[in-house]
Amino acid sequence: MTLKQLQYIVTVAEEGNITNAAKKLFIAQPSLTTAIRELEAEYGITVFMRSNKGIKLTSEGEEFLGYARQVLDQTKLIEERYTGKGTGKLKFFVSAQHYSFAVEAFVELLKQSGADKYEFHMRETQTFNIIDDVAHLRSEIGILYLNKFNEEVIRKTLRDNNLSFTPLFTAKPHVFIGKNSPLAKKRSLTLEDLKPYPRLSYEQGSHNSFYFAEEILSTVDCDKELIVLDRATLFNMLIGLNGYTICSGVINEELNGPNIIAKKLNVDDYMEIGYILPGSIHPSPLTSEFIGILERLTGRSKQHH
Amino acid sequence: MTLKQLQYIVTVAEEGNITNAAKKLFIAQPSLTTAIRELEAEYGITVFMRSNKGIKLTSEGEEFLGYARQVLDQTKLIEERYTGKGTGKLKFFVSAQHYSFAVEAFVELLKQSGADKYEFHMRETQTFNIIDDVAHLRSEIGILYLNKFNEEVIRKTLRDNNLSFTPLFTAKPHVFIGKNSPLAKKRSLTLEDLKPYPRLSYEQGSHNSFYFAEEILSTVDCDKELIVLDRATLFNMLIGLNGYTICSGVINEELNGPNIIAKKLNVDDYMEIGYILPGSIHPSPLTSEFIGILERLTGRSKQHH
DNA sequence: TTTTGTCATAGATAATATCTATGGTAAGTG
DNA sequence: CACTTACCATAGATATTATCTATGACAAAA
Repeated sequence: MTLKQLQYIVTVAEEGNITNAAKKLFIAQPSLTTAIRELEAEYGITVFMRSNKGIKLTSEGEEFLGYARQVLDQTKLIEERYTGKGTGKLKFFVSAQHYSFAVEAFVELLKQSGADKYEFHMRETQTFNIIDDVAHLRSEIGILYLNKFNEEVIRKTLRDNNLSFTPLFTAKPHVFIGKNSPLAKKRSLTLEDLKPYPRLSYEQGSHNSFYFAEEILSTVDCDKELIVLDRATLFNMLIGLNGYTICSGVINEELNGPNIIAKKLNVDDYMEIGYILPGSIHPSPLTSEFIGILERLTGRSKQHH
Repeated sequence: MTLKQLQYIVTVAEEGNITNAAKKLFIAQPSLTTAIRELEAEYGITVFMRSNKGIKLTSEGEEFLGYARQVLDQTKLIEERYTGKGTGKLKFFVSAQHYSFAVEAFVELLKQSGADKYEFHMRETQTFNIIDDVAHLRSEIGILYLNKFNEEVIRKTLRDNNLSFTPLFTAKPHVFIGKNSPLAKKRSLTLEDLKPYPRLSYEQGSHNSFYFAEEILSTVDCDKELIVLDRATLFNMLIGLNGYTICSGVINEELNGPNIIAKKLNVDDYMEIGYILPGSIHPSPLTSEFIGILERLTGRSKQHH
């Protein structure tokens, strides 16, 4: 098995035709034919049914393609990482839960980098994908929280995937509400206070939907549930529907606007927010810079409480 | 970049020495030297510091190795899948939450296969790893549940990873308790009934610890928490400590023994238990057989309720 | 029947991987 | 201080592999 063979097979499958695939790969058709035959012989499988009308993927071939694509996806990462440099395109990938401070840090990093050609990814996604992205090196860093409930589970998963966790700060749970919500008058809130209002959470399983909210707010406590994908939508609903959402309370006015406010929630819990890195890999300069910004921003945020 | 180069680099890093690595790889030392130099030249990186004393991994090299290992891990899957056949060793991998019916099906599949050389893996693990295993083809099938809370999140994750979900059956939540527990006298239980007793859950984030228990039993409801890794331990504690655990109620006497009993839990929730498969891959004969057994077993279990 | 479009095969050729032999260098050894 | 040993690097020869061109076989369309 060689990478070329895998690439050839995938291209042929995409084109559905050896002749065209050969053109696309800039090789002669017989070369492609033999390359594929050799791979098939090596594993004793038949990936394609050939006829003078063209080729057709077998079910065996379909399965093999699944494996082949997995390998090629990983090689693409190497190519992008080490030849992306060559094109002068600066690349950076973060996977994080929905924290405004993370977005802020991301934006600041981008400004600081001063690059004119770049490709930056801010992946606000669920815990599962954050860990998966960092474990498989699709992101160089991930941001998530631990609390007393998810800690054991998450730490074990991180160990299994050879990832390190570094705490940034500890936050007490806060409730985000609209400025004009009836709850805005109170100084701090209890779960009981929240009961009549709709609870907002991210479908993608951010902090509150994956662990946090489910811990603190049981089904018994919450009759009205709204699940969204987008932070802007979430904020709209906070305001328009007098909803609430439970977060770390790390709020930033410039980013969230003046219509959203945070209130302390009176429950016995905490969130330890930090970042995860692949254990075996030294952080890139850009990643180190990003960590620096995170530390600075969250150090500042801490003073808000 | 070729797979050979990646393999060479990894072997050299393991040996810490080009000469020995060459012996291990059954090639001459200069071949190895040039192979590595060419890869380094291709990406403009220095993986090893050379000296007449030996070699030393650079930090750049350490990073590269992370990527290289990811690729090779994937290729190993292909080798194992398609040359394992050659050794006549039958292989099968399941990732599942802690369900006795899944273990039962696994055991029956093994018996039915009648193979004298085999390698079967029953991975009872957390939701994260189940999805990850199947998505990256480390397992051919996964077993997990959906309920109204995790459904959106899980379905999105499955979509993202091109996995299909097929329901097996729907179960109402049950409580597992020891035969001699004070709760054993009641016909059915409420959350209130459970309050004084220790709640048991799996650390590895099976159904109850990842989604289920956290939904149904909030922190408010549970003062005593025991988290374990092993089903046998969990059952011991159910009996010894009058603990309880919330499950699908799919219990099997032969497997769990006569000391554990299931009671209906009076809450408005359900669990839809099913299996996940990679979208692009046709199930192997063994997988199809396993699905058949699952369907038969869970069809039978359903009649218990 | 002819043309066209498909994949397969054969033999030549170019590219490349690997080999053997040798060189350079530094550390250990009598 | 020579001498040996244990490294990795380089050069040139050789074996292997990849790819090419040319051609064949086959079936569907014109």
